[in-house]
Amino acid sequence: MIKIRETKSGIAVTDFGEISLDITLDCGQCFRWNQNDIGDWSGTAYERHVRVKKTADGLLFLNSSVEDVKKIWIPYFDLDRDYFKYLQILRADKNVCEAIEKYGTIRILSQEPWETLCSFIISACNNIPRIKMIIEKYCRLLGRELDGGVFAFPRAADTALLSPAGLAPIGAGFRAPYIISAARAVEADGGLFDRLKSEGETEARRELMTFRGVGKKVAECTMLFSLGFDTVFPTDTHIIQAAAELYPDGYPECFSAFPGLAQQYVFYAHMNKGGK
DNA sequence: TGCCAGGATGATG
DNA sequence: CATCATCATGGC
Repeated sequence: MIKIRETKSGIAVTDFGEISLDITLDCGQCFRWNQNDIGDWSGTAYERHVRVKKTADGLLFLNSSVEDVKKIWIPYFDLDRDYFKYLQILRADKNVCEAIEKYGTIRILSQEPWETLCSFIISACNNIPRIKMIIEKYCRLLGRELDGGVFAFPRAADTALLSPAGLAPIGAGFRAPYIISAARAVEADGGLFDRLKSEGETEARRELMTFRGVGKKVAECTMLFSLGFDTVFPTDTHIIQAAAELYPDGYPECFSAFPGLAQQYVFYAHMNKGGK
């Protein structure tokens, strides 16, 4: 059972299992986290800015309120789920087992659906540093200011009012009209994401792919990282290539316990074996 | 200048 | 349904 303890400098969370912040926040599932020079992480989600670190004895430390830890950060970091159980199952595969040992526990984050959809639209044919830069500019242009100089992810409703020219300063290029049309669709259908969550994987994927600029990969990343679809194995080119080399005859059976988590380790397992 | 980046799209077999 | 050319931006 997760425990929360209030200290004078923040909140300490214990008994949640494990998490490696370094790999969880840097594996490409999120774009609004940065590490400082002593290795602590700070990031923004759900209109909250927070600093997070692991203590030497494995506690998760957040400078936040008890309420936010309960309502936002425990669900966000997926701390309620028994990763020990899933990782035990995934360890049946040798490659993944080695990756777990080397890189630690990845948590599949539970992010805001609009932010996730929009971020992965921006990610199309792009590289991670620039994706992060575009998103940062977007937040500064249109997001609500939280602390000094820290901005929340812009709301779909505010984005829907813009023209592609109005979005030009963020440098999203040909993706700008996709962002705006997606924002308008999300704004026009307030129940969209809740409905997608209740649908089956195939139908949710199909519906997301009706948006311009949203293909299979963007749809699946949105589903896995914000809509609770643990079963998707996003068709990320790097992961697919890694999988083709490590598993030419198909994925191991154990992956089916948590495909969305397994696919992240496939990437690192490939890298661990000298892959690009 | 040329090439690439954690795709999308539409047209073909 | 698998493949393939084409699209299109900014950074290096």
